[in-house]
Amino acid sequence: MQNLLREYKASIFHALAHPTRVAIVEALRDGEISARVIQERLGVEQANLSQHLAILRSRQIVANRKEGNQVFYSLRNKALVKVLDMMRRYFQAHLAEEIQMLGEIEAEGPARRKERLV
Amino acid sequence: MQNLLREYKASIFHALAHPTRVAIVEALRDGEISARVIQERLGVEQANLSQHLAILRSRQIVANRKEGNQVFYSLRNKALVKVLDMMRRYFQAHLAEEIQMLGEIEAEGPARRKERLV
DNA sequence: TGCGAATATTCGAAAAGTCGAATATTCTTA
DNA sequence: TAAGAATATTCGACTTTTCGAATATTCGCA
Repeated sequence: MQNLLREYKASIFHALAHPTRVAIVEALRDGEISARVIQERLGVEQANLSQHLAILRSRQIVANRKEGNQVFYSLRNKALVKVLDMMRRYFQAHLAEEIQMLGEIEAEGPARRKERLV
Repeated sequence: MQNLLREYKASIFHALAHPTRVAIVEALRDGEISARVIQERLGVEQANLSQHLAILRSRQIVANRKEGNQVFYSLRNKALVKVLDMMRRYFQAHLAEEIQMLGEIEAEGPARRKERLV
């Protein structure tokens, strides 16, 4: 049973383990938008976006609502947004570490640079 | 730069997108342990565990410390633990939903069962 | 020094993931 | 009903991941 849960967790992680799918989730953070808008915002092929959306759907990460000709997508659980926000901090910590290791710290200091970057 | 950040996030998710690696990170939750102990606890092949550890190492998720004959692994960044905690809440919410959908709720009620599982 | 334990790496085969092109489906509107 | 827009699915090529077997490395100790 522990294994089943781990497989479930891994499958969710797997669903998010692609830059395009991360971008989709981020695009949905402020509410539902249509597939068309997502596509324009991300600048990917229509078929490709649809494939990624299918993966997110199959993992129950997004919900979709048909309205006329278009399909609106939304996040099923907002906790994911917090996870992504948290990961940004995680990323920043790592960046800071790596910048330090590279000895690339100059007058400006690392804190402000980080803020500009991320 | 936005893309870089997304790729980074995806790469972290990717590193966790395997049941064995989820199990490894969970095993390290309470402090460092040796590769041998991880292997025994998970019951996987030695080579396979080493490969998964290499992936976690390459993503900077774990640190390793050599002591004599053995290698002790630990989580590198506590922020990741918070990320995982948040994900756990996500899993609980979803699991509850799915269990409900499966109609598997019996006398005990879902809340207590969830706690035991997750 | 040489053996055995703990861990890592390499290799090749099988499985899974990703992409764009082509095609299908579903809806709106003329 | 036909055309066109929005979205989904299928297909085949390509790349990546995963595994166990075999082998290498590193260390402690007799």
